[in-house]
Amino acid sequence: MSEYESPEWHPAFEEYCETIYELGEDDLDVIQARIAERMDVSRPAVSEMMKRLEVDGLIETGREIKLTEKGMHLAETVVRRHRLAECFLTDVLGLSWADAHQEAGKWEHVISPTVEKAMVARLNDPTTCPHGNPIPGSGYEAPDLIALEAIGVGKEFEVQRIPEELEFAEGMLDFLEQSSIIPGSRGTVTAVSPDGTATVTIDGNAVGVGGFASSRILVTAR
Amino acid sequence: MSEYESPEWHPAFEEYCETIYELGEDDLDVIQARIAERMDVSRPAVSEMMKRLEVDGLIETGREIKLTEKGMHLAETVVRRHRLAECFLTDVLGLSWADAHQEAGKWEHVISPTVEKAMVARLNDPTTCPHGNPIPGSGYEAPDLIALEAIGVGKEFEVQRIPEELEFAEGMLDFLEQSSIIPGSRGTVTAVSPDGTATVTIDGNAVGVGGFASSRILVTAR
DNA sequence: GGATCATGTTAGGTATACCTAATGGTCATC
DNA sequence: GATGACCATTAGGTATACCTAACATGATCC
Repeated sequence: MSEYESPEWHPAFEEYCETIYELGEDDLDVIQARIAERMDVSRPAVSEMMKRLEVDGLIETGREIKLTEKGMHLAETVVRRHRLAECFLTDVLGLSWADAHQEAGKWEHVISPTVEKAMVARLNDPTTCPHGNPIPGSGYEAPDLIALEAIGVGKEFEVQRIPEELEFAEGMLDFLEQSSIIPGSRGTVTAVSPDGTATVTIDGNAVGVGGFASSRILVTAR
Repeated sequence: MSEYESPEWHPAFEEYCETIYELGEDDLDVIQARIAERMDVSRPAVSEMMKRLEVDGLIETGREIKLTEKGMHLAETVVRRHRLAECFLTDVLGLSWADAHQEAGKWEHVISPTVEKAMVARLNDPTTCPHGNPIPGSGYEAPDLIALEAIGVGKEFEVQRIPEELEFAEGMLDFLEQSSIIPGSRGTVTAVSPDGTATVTIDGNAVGVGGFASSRILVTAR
């Protein structure tokens, strides 16, 4: 978290490094095809961009794409600002989860070190975003987490983290927020179907969570 | 202040309309040369851009450049967001005047209607930015203002407004803030030299304000 | 009335960040 | 060992928003 950020990387570079970082977080293959999918650009665009990122010393290419120290620093900065912005937008300005995520995608590129510091102070040094994803540089150590899918029928759990991958599924954040499947909520798994769909009871309401989500939502057993 | 902003104008269009609006506010000729100076771009760049703005129905060109209704709406939206952001950054995040101005130049392009509304509520419907410039759409009616230069030796005054033009002078905002020449401050003019330099006493301190600034800072007599 | 200045425009060029269509590679699998 | 799936790259092209150099125009001044 050095103070002086001399070459201010343009938004495109920031977006690519952020995506590479988050694909790693989500345990997906960090390859061009995955980047193209998540950023919704063509593969040639990614191919070209990877060359430029490598020339600028932000990544190393090989079987997988790896952030260099420089690239990691940029990625962490952007991800930190994104998640700080999410906290700020929900806590200080009262935005919904889904709105906050969308706005933060723009804010992450305009938050200066000065503003970042002021936000951290104002928010009392938060360690995770509202969806439970760690804020890089906050010193947060995640506890051992397991997928909701794997917790077992009849077990009680506490929601801990909605990984970034789910934030890209249309309408997912709204659904989860409205179903109270948010970090800190406690519930019980009442059924798990063969395709991974889990039925959970939270706040007295039963909700079905599809396999895609239930294999990714991270919880702790209670 | 319509709700739905369908074609989201890119930052460049927003910047140009904002500049045209503010040149008008500052009573300067709204011509390409002035725009080029204030935006620090070449005149051909402005010439080309004026064509595109006209094609898109944002301006009308003639002896002077005029914003169409559509262009005025865009300009007011951007200026409003800029000044709201300045309020927000100083009041909620504690930034300095000068820092707030600079950051707001980036924020103005990423503030959505939702966030704008939340900021207005949070700030209690402000009518001017920290430098005293009216926030478009807030319904603020400025009182009769005169230039500091013209107030007359020995007269008491209250600072009302630091026009946008002065915010472009390097170091000016820092100087004014440190000298307590900020809206709401009261002082006395102790001397005015032939070149317009005014010596004013505020908070017991005497400060010289050059002609460029003293002819632009707006005050009310007391 | 010619020089000068301010202003706007043309012409030609650049960097960024995309696109589609087509081509090359690698791998698993039958 | 051919087929297809998946992945990356090349080639060629576009829009945006700039740039410099050179030129055209109109007003002002002596």
